[in-house]
Amino acid sequence: MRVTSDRKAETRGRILEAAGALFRSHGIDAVGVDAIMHQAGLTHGGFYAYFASKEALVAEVSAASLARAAARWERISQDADQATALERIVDSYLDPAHVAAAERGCMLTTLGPEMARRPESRGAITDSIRRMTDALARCLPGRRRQRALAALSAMVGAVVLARLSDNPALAAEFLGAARKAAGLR
Amino acid sequence: MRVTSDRKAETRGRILEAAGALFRSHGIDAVGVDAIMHQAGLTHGGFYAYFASKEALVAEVSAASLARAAARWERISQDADQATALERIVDSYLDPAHVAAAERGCMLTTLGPEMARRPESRGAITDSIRRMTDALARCLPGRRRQRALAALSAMVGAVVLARLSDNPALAAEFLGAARKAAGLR
DNA sequence: CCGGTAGCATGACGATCGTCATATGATAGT
DNA sequence: ACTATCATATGACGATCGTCATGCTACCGG
Repeated sequence: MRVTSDRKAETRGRILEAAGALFRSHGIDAVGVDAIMHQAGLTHGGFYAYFASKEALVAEVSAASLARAAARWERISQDADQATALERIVDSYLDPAHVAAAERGCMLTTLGPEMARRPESRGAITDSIRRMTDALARCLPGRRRQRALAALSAMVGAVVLARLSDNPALAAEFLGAARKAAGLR
Repeated sequence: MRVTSDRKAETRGRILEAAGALFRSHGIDAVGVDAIMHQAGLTHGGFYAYFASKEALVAEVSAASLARAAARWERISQDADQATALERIVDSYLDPAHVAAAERGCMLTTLGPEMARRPESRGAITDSIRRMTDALARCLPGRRRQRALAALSAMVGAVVLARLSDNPALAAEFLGAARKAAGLR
């Protein structure tokens, strides 16, 4: 039973990963259960052996993805000194590669408004947002908390606006301006 | 023919308005053509006398709504002096009432990521974003353009994060931090 | 080697989607 | 007053959605 249980947990992880990528690429409502299962290498019917509903999957995917991002920022903010930690977090977020690879990008920028409309998910999401702002604050001088909230806002907004911009130069300008606003020169 | 043509244009406007509110409330893919027509006081079949497809409606709704927002910012930035114009634009955007009334809110915050996935809409959207940043820049001192890009990023991000926050106090903190980042004290 | 169970596949259900062909009804010009 | 036309309604189409009942297959414990 040990082996089979591991197998099931691994398959479950594949479904979560597939759903995360597809949701970020096309939006939550644009992706059906069959597309998710197919991307995970399975067929659609078995889905309900793993999740009670599509909504339950959505809640778990968003919570897990944001918790992972929060953990990464916490780790960076504790391992490195303030200046380099800030640089690593902000620069990887405001990287044109992040803008281009939405399917692996931060869910705040790919699914933020969609998640805001789903009340069941918002508790866990708020928790991760708190952890991210706290990690950012640890990297900042002065009025840390206010600066951290402003920095996260600018980072999320800049990535959204960069993805909306038809013109690559304008997109790069948003990223650069947010970088400066987050405390980097 | 004059009167009937006016009537048709007015009905068309009602459809656009209904679609705008429903898209912002529930997301583009979550709203069907029949829900839009019903909200406009009509039945679903007549839709295709006004728009070639749902996608065409989406493109027109997003372009029109953002163009109207851009025009409002331009008007404010020209009518008032720098300081009060900035205050009027930023404070109305970072108002808790804006966060609460998503169905009438700025589409950058309600549909930003969803519009970014629809290539047909992005040209007109980029144009409105340019007009908004230019209007903001007119209200700012110093390195105007960079400050305007950072301010718009922070404003969009703060409203998204405030809508995601389960806790009203945290939501208010995001709005306040972005207000400060936009140059208000 | 055998039986049972866990993991997944097959196939079907009602509902809803975007789209369109066609019918109805009111209005406007003659 | 008649009729042509335009704005909207009705109803249907194939496709796809989320969900579930059921069937197959392969591995595990004995």
